[in-house]
Amino acid sequence: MFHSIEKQVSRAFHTHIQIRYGIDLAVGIEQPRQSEFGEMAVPAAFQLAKQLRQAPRKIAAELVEEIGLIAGVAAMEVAGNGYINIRLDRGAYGTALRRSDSASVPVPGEKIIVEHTNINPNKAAHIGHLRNAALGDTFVRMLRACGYRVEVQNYIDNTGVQVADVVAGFHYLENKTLADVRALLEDPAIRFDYYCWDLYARTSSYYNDHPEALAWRRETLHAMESGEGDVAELAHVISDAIVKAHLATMLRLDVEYDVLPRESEILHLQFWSAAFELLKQRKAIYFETEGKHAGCWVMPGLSEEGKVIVRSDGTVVYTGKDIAYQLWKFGLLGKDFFYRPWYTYADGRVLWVTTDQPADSGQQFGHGTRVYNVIDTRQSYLQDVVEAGLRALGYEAQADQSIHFNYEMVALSPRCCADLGIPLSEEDRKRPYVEVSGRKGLGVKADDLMDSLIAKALEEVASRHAEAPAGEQRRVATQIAIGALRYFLLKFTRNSVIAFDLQEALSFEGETGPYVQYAAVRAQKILDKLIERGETMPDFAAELSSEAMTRQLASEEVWQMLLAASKTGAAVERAVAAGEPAHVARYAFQLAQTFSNFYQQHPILIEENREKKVLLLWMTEFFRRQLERIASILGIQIPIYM
RNA sequence: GGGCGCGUAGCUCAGGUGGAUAGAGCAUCAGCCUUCUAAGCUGAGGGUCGCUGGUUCGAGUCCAGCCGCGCCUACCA
Repeated sequence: MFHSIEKQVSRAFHTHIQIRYGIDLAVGIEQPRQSEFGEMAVPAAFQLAKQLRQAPRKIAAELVEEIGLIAGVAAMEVAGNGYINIRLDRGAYGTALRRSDSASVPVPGEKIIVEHTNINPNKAAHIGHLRNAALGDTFVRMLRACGYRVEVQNYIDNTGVQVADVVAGFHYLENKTLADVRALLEDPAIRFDYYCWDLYARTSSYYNDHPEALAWRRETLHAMESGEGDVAELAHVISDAIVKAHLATMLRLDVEYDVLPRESEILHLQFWSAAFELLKQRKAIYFETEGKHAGCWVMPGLSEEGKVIVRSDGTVVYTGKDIAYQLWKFGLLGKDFFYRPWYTYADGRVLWVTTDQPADSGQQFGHGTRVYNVIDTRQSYLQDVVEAGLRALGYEAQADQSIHFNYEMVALSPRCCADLGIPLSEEDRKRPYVEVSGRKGLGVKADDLMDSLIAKALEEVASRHAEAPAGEQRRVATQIAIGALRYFLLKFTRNSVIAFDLQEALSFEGETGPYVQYAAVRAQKILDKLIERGETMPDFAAELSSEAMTRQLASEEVWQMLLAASKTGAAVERAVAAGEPAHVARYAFQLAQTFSNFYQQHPILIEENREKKVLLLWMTEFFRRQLERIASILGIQIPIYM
């Protein structure tokens, strides 16, 4: 709502300035610092001052005089030394809000692919992975809220070194057979992903002490690549089981996917050979005959020596496979996967996985017009290589639409390490944070963290609602815990390193998910109480005429609250443009703050002035809707009570 | 050495394309539960926006140079 008026005002100024002065000016709309200045401020006069060689104030006066009235605007005035402040027609604004369902405008023709999560399927997920998934999933929700068609891919690297190391751990270190591992999977007393977490750390440490054991890795990788024999089968059994565990972990956070493209199919369906042919044909890579890269296929440009894409032994590096995958996402590879169903979500939506067995699934994935890869910032160089690859192949447009949605790592605060009993060196204790390491088994497992959060929330819920059924308490506690976790992971901007602190993450006060949920719960409670008291919801259309709106919204304080609540759409659109889920989180918090304030200052049910009561009830309902909407974009549910 | 990022209140962080008096949470202190849930609300204190220079009507924001910190810079992924 607010956004569309902003656009109208901007357009009106732009058109007038073009006609009057012949200048094509991008007219920005600002939010005045102080609300007394109105709802919008236009600094256009400052920008024109230089070109016109006139005082900003004089130009501003001219503009105000000549533009005249804009729909929805009550007044424009010159302020300071050249600002144009705009006041909205409050009655008209309120009435428009009451009528509109603020439906988003669908953006047709564009299909956006978002790839996120991408956890190596060799051990349980940790908090770093949760940041990736929370960012990716929230961005998907933001895009969908703006009307975009989005496909969510979770890439499974089931043939990589990390899986090989766990396979080697079972095979060589523990002397376990395929049957042994299958039995382990059946054992209800064992959490397989946790077991692998420890085994991976043990195997890595064994490599450290016995470098000759690295031969295990080579042999395992070789066996996996051939796709034949027990070791290859073992790798599949392990990675499939871990993928299942990861999906279950992510489902706790309400994170869902459309398709799981797997590296094994990229291999078996010869995606790389197709990409390799393309790269050679178009001379995007060359065969090096001398120097330290002799015998390799190299992509020039990025670093001084170029980047090796194919090793001298003929095997392709990870980046090469990534180029093939990126080409496929844009529908440029000329090859496709086959698909089979992997899982059905509660709402009936099917999650597909790639397969190399020809099957007519009727599914079509990929063919995006824009691709977001949610990958941590340490892999920027690799992502640059992928983009450079597209460019070298002549796919400039697709390279421009390949977006590395990067984010900083999640590390552990020294205090958190102490809480978890992780020993630290003298040096580490002085650092602001300590990096997590899967190899060392250092980190916080995602499910453990969620369990602690739920337990803590449950204590709180039980003490407040002792009479409620246990199952219900647990559901509410879970919603609160997940809300807290998602908000915590989203409130930092992407390029900020999160120094994870257990005590801070477990907090339910202040700028947190539960604060947002609490506001929505209170709003709902007012509406429930109204019915309990035997009253009925007023017919807002009948009781809130435009005149009534104007009268009631004359109250500066009430008006400001309504205004703040009406900016949800604008906030989400801005956040999408900035690629920053943290902006949505911040807006949600501010919205909740505004409502808490409103709640405190206006006892609604006992309000005696009927017109005012109706307005307050309508606003409560509006706030509730907006809070629920913004929370759902953050992937946060609203409990029935708190 | 090169590339990317960061440096804002005691701590953790926000600060649309440069704009009006630099914000929030936590922590600290002082208030508010016989009134729709106190996971809440009100108020107070707390700042040389790393340093220096430049661009201009105007710089936390843009440019340059320093200082400090982090990540990347593999024929690992």
